[in-house]
Amino acid sequence: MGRAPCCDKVGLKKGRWTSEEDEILIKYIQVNGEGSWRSLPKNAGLLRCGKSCRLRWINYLRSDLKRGNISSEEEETIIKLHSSMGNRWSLIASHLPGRTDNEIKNYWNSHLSRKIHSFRRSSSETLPMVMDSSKAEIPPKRKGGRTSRWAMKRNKTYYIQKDVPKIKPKDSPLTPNIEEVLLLPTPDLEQETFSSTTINDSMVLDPKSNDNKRESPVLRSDEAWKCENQRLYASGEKKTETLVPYDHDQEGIDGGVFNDIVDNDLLDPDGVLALSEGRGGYDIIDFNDGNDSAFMCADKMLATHEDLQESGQFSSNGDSGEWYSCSSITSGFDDGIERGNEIWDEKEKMLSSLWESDNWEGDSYNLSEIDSDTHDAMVAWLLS
DNA sequence: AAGTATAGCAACCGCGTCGCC
DNA sequence: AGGCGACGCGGTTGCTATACT
Repeated sequence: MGRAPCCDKVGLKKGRWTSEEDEILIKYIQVNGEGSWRSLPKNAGLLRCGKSCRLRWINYLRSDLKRGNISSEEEETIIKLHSSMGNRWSLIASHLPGRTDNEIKNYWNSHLSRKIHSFRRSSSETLPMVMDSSKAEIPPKRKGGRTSRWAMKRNKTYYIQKDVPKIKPKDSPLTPNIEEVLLLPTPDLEQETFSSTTINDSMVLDPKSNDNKRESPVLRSDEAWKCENQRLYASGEKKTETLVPYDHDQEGIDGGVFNDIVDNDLLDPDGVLALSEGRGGYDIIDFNDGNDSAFMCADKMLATHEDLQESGQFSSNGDSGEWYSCSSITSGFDDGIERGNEIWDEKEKMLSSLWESDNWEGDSYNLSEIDSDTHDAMVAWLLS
């Protein structure tokens, strides 16, 4: 049985709002207030669906809306928040006074995603870590060949394929298995935002690269890392991470991953979540976009399918040279998706509370007694 | 100048969630 | 508990201005 339409659409007007309609809606809401959207059009004498009225009011007519271009500060905020929240437009909008979710969504789709896409394509050889998004090169307008909405259509390339067999925990994370693929939606396209804040500390640097001396280290294939799982941080510090198979009997997430993180000092000052032996809980997935695939371990990309040499939190699409971040994707086994969602939700909750007030009295997270260093590290991690 | 492709924005649509009964 | 309505969110579409040939 299908869901009943939100309103009787017979005889209702669609499309652009006229100034007269706007005026009617504004006057009605000024007198009666917001809400009761279903009955509003009838009461106000508008031949519109309630949803349409609500949308028009929220996105266009509200007096507290900020007009004009998105500022560079706002853009940076959007990038930052999007890197941690994904397409939670309303959540992102709540941090940008006067901006609506629709506006931010449109801005992302029309401006930022292309900037990042362009940046990615031009970075197939080396990937500068710090990017001033406001200076990102906007690709020249293409000539001929209508392929519009490419940015949005790209989303259709990815999908969750829940029914395929999952990679078993005992399988080598570096063993490609084309038949066992978990395709994901496109947070990858979004999470790689290249704001200095969001990327700096969690990227894997190329230990062999002289660029480590710069503020803009590069990502590169590294055989050594593959063997040792060694990370080199911006500070110059090296850490070896021992990745252990996920133990399904160890429900670390349900037990409160954040309390674990805080309790066990798993975050370094840079906000990098250190995995250590005995910390069960990483899932392996084969991340595949049709041309290339990569293997992830928890929130870390282990290796691409093509040559198994790419490592760190980013994986390159071999064909296009595009780089995908998968830092917040955790999925794979029987309960991998759910676990990933839990992480995501938890992360979001924490980030929101942090962002709002820096108030660390979140009892469920056992955060009330953490020191400022841990606080900063958590912020860095949540934004990574 | 005219035709066509593209970008950007406004609006629509379907679905999930929440609260009430 | 579950059915239903209302609301909110995110994805998608359609329209229009602009760029380009």
